[in-house]
Amino acid sequence: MATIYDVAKAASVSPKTVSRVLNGDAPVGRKTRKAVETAMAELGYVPSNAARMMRSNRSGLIGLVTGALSQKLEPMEPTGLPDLYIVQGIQRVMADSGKTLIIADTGGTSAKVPQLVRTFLQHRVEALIYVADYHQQVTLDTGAGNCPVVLVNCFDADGTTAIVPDDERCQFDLVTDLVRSGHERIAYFTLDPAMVATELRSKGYRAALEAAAIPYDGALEVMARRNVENDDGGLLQRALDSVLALDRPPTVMCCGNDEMALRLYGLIRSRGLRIPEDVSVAGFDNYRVIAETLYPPLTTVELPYLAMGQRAAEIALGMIKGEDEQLAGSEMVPGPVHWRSSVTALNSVTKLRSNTGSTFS
Amino acid sequence: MATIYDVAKAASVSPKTVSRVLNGDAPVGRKTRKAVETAMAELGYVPSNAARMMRSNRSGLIGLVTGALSQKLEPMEPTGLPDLYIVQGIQRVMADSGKTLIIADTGGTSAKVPQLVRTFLQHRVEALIYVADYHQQVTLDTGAGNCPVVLVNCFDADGTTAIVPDDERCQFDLVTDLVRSGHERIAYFTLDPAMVATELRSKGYRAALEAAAIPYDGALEVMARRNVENDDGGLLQRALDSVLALDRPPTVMCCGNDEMALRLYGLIRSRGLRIPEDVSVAGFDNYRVIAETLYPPLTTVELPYLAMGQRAAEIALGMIKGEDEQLAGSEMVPGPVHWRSSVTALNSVTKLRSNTGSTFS
DNA sequence: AACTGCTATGACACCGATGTCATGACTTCG
DNA sequence: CGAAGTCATGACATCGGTGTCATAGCAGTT
Repeated sequence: MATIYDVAKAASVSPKTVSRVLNGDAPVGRKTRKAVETAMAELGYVPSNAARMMRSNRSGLIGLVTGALSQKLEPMEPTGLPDLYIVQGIQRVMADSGKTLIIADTGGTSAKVPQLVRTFLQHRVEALIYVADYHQQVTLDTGAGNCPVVLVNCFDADGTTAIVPDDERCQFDLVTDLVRSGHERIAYFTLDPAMVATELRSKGYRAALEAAAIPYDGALEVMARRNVENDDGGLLQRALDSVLALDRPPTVMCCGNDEMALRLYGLIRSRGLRIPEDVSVAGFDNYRVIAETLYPPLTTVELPYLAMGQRAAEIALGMIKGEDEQLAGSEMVPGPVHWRSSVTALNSVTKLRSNTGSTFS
Repeated sequence: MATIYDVAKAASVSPKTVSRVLNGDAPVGRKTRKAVETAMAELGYVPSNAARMMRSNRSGLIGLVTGALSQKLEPMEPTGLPDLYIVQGIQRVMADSGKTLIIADTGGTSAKVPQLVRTFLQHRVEALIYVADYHQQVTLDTGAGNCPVVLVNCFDADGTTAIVPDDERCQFDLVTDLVRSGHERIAYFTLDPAMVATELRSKGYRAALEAAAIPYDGALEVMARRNVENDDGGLLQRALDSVLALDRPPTVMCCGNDEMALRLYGLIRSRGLRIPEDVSVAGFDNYRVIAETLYPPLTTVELPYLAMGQRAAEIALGMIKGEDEQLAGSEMVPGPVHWRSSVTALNSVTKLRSNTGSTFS
C-alpha cells in the first residue's frame, strides 16, 4: 500500500507537502498540487487512519454494542427487531458527521461485554453506545474509563445518559385518541408486568382514562402474555372471554403488542364477532408486517426506534465535542399513533383531531 | 490515555519489556512481569491498536457494507430483515477469530458505496463484505484494489466470490416433502418474476414435480404478487379463485413468502374453507413472527441467512490468510424445511421421512 | 536599499507500539 | 576455569502520517 513518501517521491515534493494537499491546511502552489494529485491517483494512494490517529488521537470511530446487556436471557417475543432500527438511526447520523461505526454483537451473552469494550478502547473509539433489544434496566460492567457512554432502549441505576422510548406517553396518546373517537369501555391486554414497558404503558392507559374522566375498571386491564415457555396463548383466550362476559363489555381492545393483536383477530372471529363492527382492536409497536397486512389494518402506536438512534448519536457527538449536555439520566422519546381501520369511531362526528402527531393511513 | 512509556516508567522497566509482557513473545522475569501488570492495572492501560497496526500492518478490522447496491430502490416487502441475520452470522464468526467488524449502511443509496469503501480502506480493513437485502444481482463500483471482497445474498457479473441462498433447492425440498406426504395437486403462488429468487424457486418447484413424476400444470403456478404500489392484494385473490375453480383444485398451496401465506389464510377462510382440513398452505422464509403465530402454524422453508453470513465470514478469513480458496463465483447455501400443521398428510402412513434436514415443530 | 509581510516549501521531531540487535548475568559442560 | 548457551533486559530504528519551525522567494512599502 502506497504511503505519502511514495507519493512525495513520485511528485518530487516533500512528504509534508503531500500532507498539505490532503488536508488543505496550508496553501499549496497550483502546479505542485496538481502533480501531487496525479501521483496519488496513479499510485492508488489511500491515507492510513492509523498513522493519522497516532498524532491527532482522534480515531473517527464510534463503538456500538448490541444485544446482550439483557438481564433476561430468554429471547423476547419478536417485536420488529428494534435494535436494527436504532442502529440504522445511529448509523445515519454518524455517517453524516464523518464518523465510522464499529459494531459488536454480544449474541445475548452479557458476559462478553467487558471484552468487547476493551477491544473498542483499543481502537480508541470516541464514544460508546449500548443498544438493548427491549426497554429494560441494565447494569453495565463498563471499565469504559472516561469514554462517553450513551445507553439506548435501556437505562442503568447510575444515571448514565440514556435514550428510552416514552412508553407511557405512547399508550396515553393511543387511549386518548380512542376516547376522542367515542370509546369509553377500553380493555387493555397487557404484556408481562415484569417488563419495564408494561408498567409504563399501564400508567399511560390509566392517565388517559383519568384525563377523560372515565372511571378505571380493573376488570378491563388483564395480563395476557407471559414471557415463559408454557404460555400457549391460553392467557389471551381467557382474557378475551373474561371481558366479553362483563355486563358492559369493551368496545375496543388494546393489545400489548401487534403480535398479540394478530392472535386476538383470530380469537375474536372464532367467537363470531366482526372487527371493527362489533369490537375494535388496537396494537402496539407498529410492526408493519402485521399491522398493514392484517385485514382490517391495525391501529397501533409506533415506538420511535429510528428517532431514538438518531438522538443517541447526536448526544454522543455532543459529548465528544465536549458539550457534555448535562444530560443526567434518561431522555424519553415519544412516537406517533398510526390510525387504521381496525378501530371504528363511535361518535358520528369526526371531531377526532389529534394533536399528538398521529398519522392516518 | 496511558501509553507503554507511562507503564514502563511506573514499573521501572523499559517500554520493550512492557511490550513483551503484553505479547508474551519473549521470556520475562516473574517479578518484573508482576510489576508491569500492576502498573498497567493502576494506570488503566489499554494498548493502542493504531500504533500496533503501524508496524504490523494488520488492522484486525473487517469492513461490512449493507443496504444499497440494490438496483431497485423500492424497498421490498418486509420478509424478516435478512440482512440482520446475515450480519449476525458474520459477526459471530469474526468475533471468534478476534476480528472487529466495522459497519456502514448505505441507507439505500448505492451512490454512497465508493465513499464508504474509501473510508474502510483508510482504516485498512483486511476484507470487505457486501450484504444485500434480498437475493439480487449487483454491480459494485469497487475501487477496492487488492482487498479481498465477498458478496452475500447477491452476486455480480464479474464472478466475485459470492454467497447466495439456494432458492431452487429450498423450494425443491419443500415440494418434495409435500409430495411425500401425499400431495399431488400443488399450487404455487409466486412473487414478482423479476426477482432472481422467483425464477430459481420456480425451477425448484418444477424439478420436484418432475422428480416425483407428477405432470406440471401451468394453471397451478400463478404470479400473485407484484413489487408495485398498486398491488392491493387483488392478484392473490384472483389467483386463489382461479385455482379453486379448476376441475381438480389443489390440495396444497405454496406461497412465495410467509406474508403472502398470512393473507391467504384470511382469503381461504372467507371462502369458507378450513386449513388444513380442506386445503393445506405452505410459505417461504420461515418468518417466525408469522409462521409460528398463525393458527395453524405455517409449514415453510427457512432461508439460511445466519449460515450464509457465517460461511461468508469464513471465506473472507480464508482469503485473508491467503488460502484464496479458488472460490470462483457463487456458493449456494441450502436451508431447512420447517414442517408445521398448516399442511396435512394425505397418505395415512407417516412414510414421511425427510432427508433434507427438515425440522418438525 | 532596507524592511515588512506573505506564499510556498522542506527539515525534523513526534505519536505508541514492535522488530532487531546488543548486552550483562547466570548456568552448564568439557 | 574458560567457552558456550540460555535468560532477561534495554537501546534504537521504524511504521505513516502531522505539528512546529525554519527558510527561500517575491511583492509592496517607506
